[in-house]
Amino acid sequence: MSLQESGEMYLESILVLSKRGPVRSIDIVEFMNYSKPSVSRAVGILKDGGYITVDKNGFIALTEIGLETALKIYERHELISDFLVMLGVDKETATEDACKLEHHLSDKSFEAIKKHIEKYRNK
Amino acid sequence: MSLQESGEMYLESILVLSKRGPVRSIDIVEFMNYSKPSVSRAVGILKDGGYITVDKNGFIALTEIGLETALKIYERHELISDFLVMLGVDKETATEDACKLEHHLSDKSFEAIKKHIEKYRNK
DNA sequence: TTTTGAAGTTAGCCTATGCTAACTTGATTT
DNA sequence: AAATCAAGTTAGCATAGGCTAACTTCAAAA
Repeated sequence: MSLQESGEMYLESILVLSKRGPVRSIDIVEFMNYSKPSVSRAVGILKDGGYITVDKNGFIALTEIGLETALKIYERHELISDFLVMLGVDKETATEDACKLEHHLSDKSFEAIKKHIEKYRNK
Repeated sequence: MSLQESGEMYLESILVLSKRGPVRSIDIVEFMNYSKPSVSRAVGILKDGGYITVDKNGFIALTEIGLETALKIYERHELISDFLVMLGVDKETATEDACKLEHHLSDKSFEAIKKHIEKYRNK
């Protein structure tokens, strides 16, 4: 099972939320501003796909592969957002763009931009 | 009527094809590797949306707004692709990434990257 | 104990966008 | 004239992923 963009968004949200405390479906509902049924279905899909676990009390945890995926997207988000801000784009626009772009950047391009930022910073 | 990503792809394809010669639905079918019904429907939607015209012989032309949209996406494609190649990404990956990213770049970020490339080139 | 309220699920609607199968239409070929 | 062929359309299937309405469940409050 390979994840769609929306699946990646859910995992990333779960990652962010889990830094604050325990995560339940209702937290995702509030964070993503989606309806309960939408989140309920997505959580089921992610659970079936092995990306998260849900305990008997409804608490959600990322599995190894889920965390890996979430981190990958999160890193891309940060990289793109930082890069755009570095180029003078306002924080809000940079974040908005990063939210979309993060799902479409190959590993190769990600690494290339990372190196570029480092070089550019020390210049 | 605001265009989805797929609509933008169709317009971009029509732009590219129209540089070679007259464009009919069947040309889009071959270029995009989509089925005839998919293209037929998309062409209808773009026509209804005022992005293209289709004459009685089936020849397709971009309207002013259609051309504008197509050019916008095309420019983004070129910019992103060039930028990634500049950073050492291979042409194929750069093109693939650009095809996805081009739909999600705000005007602000586009301009910022453009300026950055110019500065970086003359350095 | 009964009621209420929060969390989650089920059923099913809607849109976008790919597809195949099968049809129409008009031109070309035999 | 009849057959063929290419282009396009129609009908309808499938998936993804939003949504609302309405239900279940269980714990806490009254």
